[in-house]
Amino acid sequence: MKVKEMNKRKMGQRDHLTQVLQAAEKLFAKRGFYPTTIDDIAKEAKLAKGTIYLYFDSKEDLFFSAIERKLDALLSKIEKAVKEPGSAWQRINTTIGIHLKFMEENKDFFKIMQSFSEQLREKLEKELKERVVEKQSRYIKILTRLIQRAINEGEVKPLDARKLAVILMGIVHSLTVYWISQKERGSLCGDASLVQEVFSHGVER
Amino acid sequence: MKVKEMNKRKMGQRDHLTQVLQAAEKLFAKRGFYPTTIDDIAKEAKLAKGTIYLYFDSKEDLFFSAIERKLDALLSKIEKAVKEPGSAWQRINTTIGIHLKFMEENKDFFKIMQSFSEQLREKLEKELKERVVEKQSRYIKILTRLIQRAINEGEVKPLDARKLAVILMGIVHSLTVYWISQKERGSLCGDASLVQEVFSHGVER
DNA sequence: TAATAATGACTGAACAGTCAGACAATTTAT
DNA sequence: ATAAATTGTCTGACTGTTCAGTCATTATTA
Repeated sequence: MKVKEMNKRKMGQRDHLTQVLQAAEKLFAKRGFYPTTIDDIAKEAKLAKGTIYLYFDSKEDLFFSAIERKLDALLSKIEKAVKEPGSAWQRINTTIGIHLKFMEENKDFFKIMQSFSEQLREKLEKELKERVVEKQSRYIKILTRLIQRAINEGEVKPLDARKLAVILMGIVHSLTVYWISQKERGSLCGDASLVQEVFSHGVER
Repeated sequence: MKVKEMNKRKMGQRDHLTQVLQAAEKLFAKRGFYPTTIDDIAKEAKLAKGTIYLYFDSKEDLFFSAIERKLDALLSKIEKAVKEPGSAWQRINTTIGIHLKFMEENKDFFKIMQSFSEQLREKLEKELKERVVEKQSRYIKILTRLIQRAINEGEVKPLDARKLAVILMGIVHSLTVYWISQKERGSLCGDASLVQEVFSHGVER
């Protein structure tokens, strides 16, 4: 729908929706799912609690929607980059770079994702969880496919492509955690070359 | 104190303490901190709720105590192994092996540790958190020192030792998560050689 | 003025933590 | 050896609070 066609009402609604999602992202990132209350989010979004329930069915729904919004953004960046020409190996490196940059720009999102794995266990509604899990695994699949291709092209040793994808994600993830624990000192993107060096050639002399 | 010297009372107390800690470990691992209730834990431990409060000040105290108990066990294994003779590089590999074996044998503990990072944010009592954080960082420090020595001995490229330790932990961690997500199919210990291969020589042909 | 959007006081359920009393082990007195 | 007193342990009903979700009322705008 074009913006011009929208009347004030619909504009207002869209604003409120983003206000809520942004407030949710911020607070869920800071405190995690359970200690964050809907009242907190309403206050942060400068809306009444009831209004939030016009847009979301439940606290869970809001939580997963906030995650989904950002995960979509990351995925579309990655999927676009993967379509660009280049060797499988080059594209793997591009993906790492995009990932680190995204995390640097969206550390709140990253913190939520961490707390998401906590929520994965039980108790929360299945359908909502699966929406997010599906998207997470799409990411790992893209990476696995790239690595498999790199193996086929002889650029990478013939190891288990999926496990290599998991390892690569693990490296990127742990450096992000470290960067956040250091209060975001220095540049996370700057570590892209370290990741590439270690992942491709290892640490041994 | 020798067992013979203990009267029935003290024996009973010791049993109850372990019952509670084991029940806590199991349930916190399954559901995470917030959705697990003290009533659940009491039921699992076959004790009344009040009894738990004889041994622990609060739910948080119990949570952190359960973590600490296992973290101590892991740390002492690692610290003992590091004292053995051998090159820095050999000892790094030993550490990885011990770590993976421990995780395979204590997946509940691992799940709690994951949820611990979630609890790290805020709201929980500082003093309790710090007990655990201190022990976690002792582990990273051991690894960093080993890697630094390997660098000095010319076995490893002169990169940032701490970041390499973080990367190594990240690899081990991510493979553990993957193994658990695969419902513990296959052997996690078996991946030790993969970790060594990738970390020391990289994936490139 | 009719329709839609927003509000926030209210409700009911869940749950951490308490405490007065029950019970069992141990010690002391007879 | 036995009973009585003391000590230490356990119990679970109860309390106060927190909070997700509701809904009757009010505000906005087409």
